[in-house]
Amino acid sequence: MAASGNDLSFFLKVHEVVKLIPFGRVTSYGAIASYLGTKGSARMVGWAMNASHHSLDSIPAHRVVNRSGLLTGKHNFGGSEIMQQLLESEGITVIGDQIQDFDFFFWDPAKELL
DNA sequence: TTGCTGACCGACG
DNA sequence: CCGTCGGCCAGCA
Repeated sequence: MAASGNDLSFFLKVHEVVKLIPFGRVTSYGAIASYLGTKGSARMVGWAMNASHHSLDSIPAHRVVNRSGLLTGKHNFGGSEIMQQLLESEGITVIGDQIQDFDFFFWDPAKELL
């Protein structure tokens, strides 16, 4: 109890992890879900991203993509190519909504955060 | 209160 | 290789 103080709701947990994503890195919904211990509920991670707009904090949702490195949520980001431009702004190459060298830019919370 | 939808993932044929 | 289906949980009409 209280040791880690993770009484946060699923949404907040996702927000915390996403905010921990370093600059120029990306992760996947399933990776976050697995890190939270709710593997299989990757949908909820994406749903939490939708709620990120409701959050007062700035959630770098553009660093979260699907397992294929595809910008599935770009339309929900509030624009058409905003998400892609943000990723390219961080040094990530995106072609056709697909991140190049996704394996190189991939950031796994379960491994990086231990 | 019930039911549908959703920024996904993995398995099966 | 590609198409299809089920599962997961939470918000909303």
